[in-house]
Amino acid sequence: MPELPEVETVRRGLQRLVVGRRIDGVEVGRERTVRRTSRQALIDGLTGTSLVAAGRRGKYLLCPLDSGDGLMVHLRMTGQLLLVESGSARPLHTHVVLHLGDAELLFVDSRTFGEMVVYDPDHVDIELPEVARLGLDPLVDNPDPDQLWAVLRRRSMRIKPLLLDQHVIAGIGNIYADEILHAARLHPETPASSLRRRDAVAIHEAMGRILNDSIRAGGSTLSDVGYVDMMGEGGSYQDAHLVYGRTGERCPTCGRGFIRRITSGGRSTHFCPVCQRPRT
DNA sequence: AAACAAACCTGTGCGC
DNA sequence: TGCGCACAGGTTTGTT
Repeated sequence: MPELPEVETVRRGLQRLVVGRRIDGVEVGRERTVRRTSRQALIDGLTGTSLVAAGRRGKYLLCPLDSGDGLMVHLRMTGQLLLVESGSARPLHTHVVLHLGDAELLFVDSRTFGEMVVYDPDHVDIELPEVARLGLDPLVDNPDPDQLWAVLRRRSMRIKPLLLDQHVIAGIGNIYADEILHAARLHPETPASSLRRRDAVAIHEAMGRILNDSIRAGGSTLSDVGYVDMMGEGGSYQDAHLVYGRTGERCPTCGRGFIRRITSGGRSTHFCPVCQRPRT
């Protein structure tokens, strides 16, 4: 569910509402949420500390603690961080509770793919190997069009699965990959090795604009489960989606094609067959 | 290297 | 109303 704009919205919530507040108690319900280490490791690592800052790389929240350790949170498909008043009713699937004086930070996650871990920042490459190998973050690293072109063109994969590869670009998920490729007028199965410089420029422009617009809108909240920010509020960027979830609708860009849905790299993929015509 | 399937879980929406 | 099935925003692992 949450991709870069949604994770960034949560990061801003942590920065504004949780950084600097002492964690005076930790409860871990579901052990699976802390499977990388253990229930006791999370409790011992967080109790008595506070977040010094709230960082993000790709879809990973990385928060330095005043103990010198760091807290990593990944929401995966259905994870949510919610700030509530102490003593509030716990939503179904609340797996971790951080007590912050008169408030509580809840980690709620129905599918339990998400995780939390306290790590040693000096050993990220061992404790969080996938974070150490993350690719360029469109906002944190702010790559220029030529850097982007360089990392994309040296692969022969199709562009859609490549955009989803977190080791290449970090933070793009299934919704924004489709929206970015539509804005750049590229068919999702275009081989990356065939990209021209002007394609990279188009992807670069679309990526920056779409991700920033979405952050401004508080992210995308789809009708079903629904991503929400720390205060439980949904975003509104789904209203600006041009292709994702619009199968069969007339293309709002060219007005001639009808949005098609295919499977690419095992993921549902939406595009306009007219303005994203495959190249030969 | 790249494509594909399956796995991890739970919930929802749809056709019948 | 109920049942079964397809499908879901992420990522890893194993197999061709």
